[in-house]
Amino acid sequence: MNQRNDNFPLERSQVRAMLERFGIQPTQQRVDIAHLLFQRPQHLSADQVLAQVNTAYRHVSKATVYNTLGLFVRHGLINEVLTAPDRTLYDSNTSAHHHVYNLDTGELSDIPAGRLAIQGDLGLPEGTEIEGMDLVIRIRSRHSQTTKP
Amino acid sequence: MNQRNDNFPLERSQVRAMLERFGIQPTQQRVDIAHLLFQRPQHLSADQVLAQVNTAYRHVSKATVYNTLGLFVRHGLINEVLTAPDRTLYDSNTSAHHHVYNLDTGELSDIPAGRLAIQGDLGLPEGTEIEGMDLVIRIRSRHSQTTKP
DNA sequence: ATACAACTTAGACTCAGTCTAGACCATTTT
DNA sequence: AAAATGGTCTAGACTGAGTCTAAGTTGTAT
Repeated sequence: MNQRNDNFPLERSQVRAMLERFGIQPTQQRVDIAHLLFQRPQHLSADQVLAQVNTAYRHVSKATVYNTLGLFVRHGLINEVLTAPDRTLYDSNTSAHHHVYNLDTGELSDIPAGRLAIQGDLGLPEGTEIEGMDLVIRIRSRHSQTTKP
Repeated sequence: MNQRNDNFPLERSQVRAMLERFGIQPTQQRVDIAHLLFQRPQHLSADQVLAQVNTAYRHVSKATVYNTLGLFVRHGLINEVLTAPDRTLYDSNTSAHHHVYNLDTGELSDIPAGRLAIQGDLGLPEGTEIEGMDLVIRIRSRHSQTTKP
């Protein structure tokens, strides 16, 4: 795994360097989006990225936001977290970690990988390799029950 | 956790009993859908359930399929597995297990929970409880690289 | 029987995400 | 300098999984 980032927030020059280190051409729009993402470790939806980048930076189209987020994910710059159907989040936390998703509030928080140990034999098929390993723990406030009492 | 099922395939009478055990009114359509799901441990999309139930049983509407699958999930009868955005699968395997998702083929396979050990302190917020814990390992065939070589 | 609640349905609707065709921009070639 | 090249960006049309609505049906209790 390529080295990513461990000091938030990142300045534009650092963002540009990081993109280049990952083999991504640092265009205006890509730097804007990455600069937004790496202000702090955070989880944002594509929609939120679109809205925030268009508030704080120059206008970027919807297509570019989706393309750029997909590009960052494929190059390993950020992670895609699937919490619920139609709630894909993009995670700028670059350290190994897992997730806790609160079904009631929609809030997603992190668990450092060091706090959990996953051990065992995966027995992966021949000729395949691990691309990612996502542990999402779904929690719910005790009083709000959807199942019968 | 309520007891579910451990002998596939289930007959209609057993399906009906199971629904009642979970506090779900066993209507015609719900029994049809559950009977389809519990033929064997399998992963099906809502679309596949809709198509298969309408082939092998009497016609059921799209809305009912979605409503029923959601109902089964909320009552803990089946599990929802999020593999990729727009690829939500419903899993009739009722034993504790994890998943391996092949990004190239779209195939989803199981890992018995016994093969992996997850240990550690979750440090959950006060007043919350675990609803589910989903570990999805995403794999990819070694030759097909999406990132730059 | 009548009433009431729960369930189902067809079809309209929503909205996250994709696609397209053209515009833009930087670099190289002539 | 002009033209060609290749990668990127954009507006807006489009797709399709999933939801909603309003009306009809079924089951159950009184």
